[in-house]
Amino acid sequence: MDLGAIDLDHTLGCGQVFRWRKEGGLWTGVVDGHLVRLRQKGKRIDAETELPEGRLRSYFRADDDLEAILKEISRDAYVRRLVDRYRGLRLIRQDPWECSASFILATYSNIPRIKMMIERVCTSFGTDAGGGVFAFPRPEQIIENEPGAENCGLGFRCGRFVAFARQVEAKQVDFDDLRAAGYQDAHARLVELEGIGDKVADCIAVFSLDHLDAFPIDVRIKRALAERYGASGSYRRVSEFARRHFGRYCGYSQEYIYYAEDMKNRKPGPEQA
DNA sequence: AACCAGGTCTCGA
DNA sequence: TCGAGACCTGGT
Repeated sequence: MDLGAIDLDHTLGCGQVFRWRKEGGLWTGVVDGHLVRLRQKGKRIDAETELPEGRLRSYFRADDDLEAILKEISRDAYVRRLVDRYRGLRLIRQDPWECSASFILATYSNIPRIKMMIERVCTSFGTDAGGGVFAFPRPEQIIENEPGAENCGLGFRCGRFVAFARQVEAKQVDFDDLRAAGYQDAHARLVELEGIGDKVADCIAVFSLDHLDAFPIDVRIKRALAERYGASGSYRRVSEFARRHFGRYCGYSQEYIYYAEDMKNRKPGPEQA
């Protein structure tokens, strides 16, 4: 299958998604409830899944003109180097609900624990997708068995997580509207919700709502921008610098920078991905 | 044994 | 609008 220029290891391993696993060259994940197995074959991808091909292409943003986007964000030597090093890293178009709920859980924690919390949520509430993997639960699956959330080790995020599930289930959150809206508008409406602040709102915007001009700023990105560009201050201030400096696809630049910063802290292992 | 982690919330200036 | 503190819990 042709998903456009793509490097599966960079795309699925850069940190934008939490649930994909790689074993012996085979990537396994769940998209829209369907088990998906992928293998990189040079420029092409071997896919084994029931997921419609259209959605798989949409998931990997196969229609993005990656070269044009990378050219657009390559506005300084630093990003040019990262684009060159991690070429083939594509943003992913995640399911908005799963993306939102996941990043609500990802606040003030670390990657290993975030993955653990999400896996517990999936096995506690989700549907078996086969292959020993559970799908991320739908909101109603969480509401139906709400007390079960207490056993997922979510800590202070538990209330936020359940409350958000309830709001989505009650259709108090309309992801289609948020997608159709402009970035600023979508961001403003997202931060109104419990558990969603500036950073999580930007993650939702760029990873699931097509707002490629959103630029999530976590501690590492903040540090990197301060060191590389001397950009510091409030979230809003740094955020505006990023949009001004990297342009309308700054969301892509964020992911390359995040990945580079994350790689510094990774320990070498057999499945380096 | 502390310290820290893909932040958010609350409160005071 | 912005900065300071508190905060569940499991890694390191």
